[in-house]
Amino acid sequence: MPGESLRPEVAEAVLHWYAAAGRPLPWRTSLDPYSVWLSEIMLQQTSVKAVLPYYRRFRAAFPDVSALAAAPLDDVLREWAGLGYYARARNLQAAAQRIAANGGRFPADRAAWRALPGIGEYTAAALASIVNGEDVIALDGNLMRVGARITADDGDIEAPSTRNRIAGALRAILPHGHAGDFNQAMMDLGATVCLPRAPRCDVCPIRDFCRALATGAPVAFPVRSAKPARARRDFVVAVVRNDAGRVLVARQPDRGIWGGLWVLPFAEGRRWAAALPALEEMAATPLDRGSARSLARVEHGFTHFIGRYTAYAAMSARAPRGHRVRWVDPRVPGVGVPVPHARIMRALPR
DNA sequence: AATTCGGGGGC
DNA sequence: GCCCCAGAATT
Repeated sequence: MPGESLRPEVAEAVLHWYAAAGRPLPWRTSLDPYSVWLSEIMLQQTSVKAVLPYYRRFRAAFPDVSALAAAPLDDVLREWAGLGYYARARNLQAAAQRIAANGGRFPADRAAWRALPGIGEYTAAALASIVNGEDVIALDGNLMRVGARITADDGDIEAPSTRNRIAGALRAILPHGHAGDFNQAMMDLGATVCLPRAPRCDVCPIRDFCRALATGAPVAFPVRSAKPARARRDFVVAVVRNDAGRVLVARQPDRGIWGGLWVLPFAEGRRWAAALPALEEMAATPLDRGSARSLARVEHGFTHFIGRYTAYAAMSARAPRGHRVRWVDPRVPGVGVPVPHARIMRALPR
C-alpha cells in the first residue's frame, strides 16, 4: 500500500522534540567514532538500559581502539559476558585490529563501515549518519515501527518490500545535513513515546501527522506475523571440582552458542548416562557422577527455546588435559562465563 | 528466505 | 507468559 508521501513538517517536529526530550546517553556527549561505534555494536538487539553498565565497564577496560585491538580475546569476552550475542565481541575486536592496522583511522563513509565485521546495513547507516554526517536512513526497529505507524503501512514488517517502502518514505523527509540527529531522534521517539504495545500518543510530537493514530488503532501497526511458541530443552551439566574448590570449565569453539566463552561441561538431554560421552568429551577426562541428586537446576530463556540446566556433581578419574579446559574459582571465574552457567556456579555450596 | 545467535526489561 | 530490543552472519 503506497499511500501518500509524508510531509516534511514531520521531520522538523521530530528534530525539535529531540532537542528538548532526547535521552542523555554517554556516547552522545562526543561524536568520537570509537564511542559511537562501540555503542552501536552493543545496542544491536539489546536495550539501552541493558547496555549502559556494560558500556561504562568496557570503556574503562579498553579506553580506545588500540587498547581493544591489543587485548587478549579472553579479556574482551570477559567484559562482554552477560550481554549476549558473543559474535559481536569477537567481530568488534577483529574490526578494532583492522582499524588499528590502518593507523587508527576509522571508516569515512557508509560503505567502509559496512566492510567491517559485525557491521550490517543498519549499523553502517547509523554510523555514517552520526559520525560522518552522511544523509542516510538507519532503519532499526524503532524507525520501522514509527515509520509503519505514521504511514499506516499494513505490510508484514518482516518483508523486504515493507521495509523498503518505509525506508523510502522516511528518506523522502530526511533533513539534509541532519541525518544523524534525525535517526537518533526517531529512535528516541520509538523508545520513549511510540512504544510497541502502549504508545503515548497524547505526548507525541507528530500525532497530527500519524495515519495509524487516525485509524483509531495505532497498536495494530506494524503488522507482524505470529511466531511459534518456544520449546523447552533439557541439558545435563557436570560440576567437577578439585581439592582447592575450583571448578572445571571448557572453552566453547569460536562458532556457535557462547563462542569463545568458558562453560561447565554440558550436553543436551535429561539423563546423565546418555549425556556422559559428550560431557567427557568436553571435560577432556573420564567422569563419574558424584551423587544421583542434582546440585542445582537453572532455567534460562533463549530466543528460540527455553533451556533447563540440571547440574550434577562429578568426579574426574584423572587430571583433564588440553588447552581448552581449565580450573576457575566459581565465585570469581576471571573468564567469560554465560549467564546460566554463572548462576549454577554461584549456587554451588562452598 | 530461514535460522542461528543471549539476555533482560517491561507489561 | 509474551513481546521486543540502535541486527548480523550463515545457509
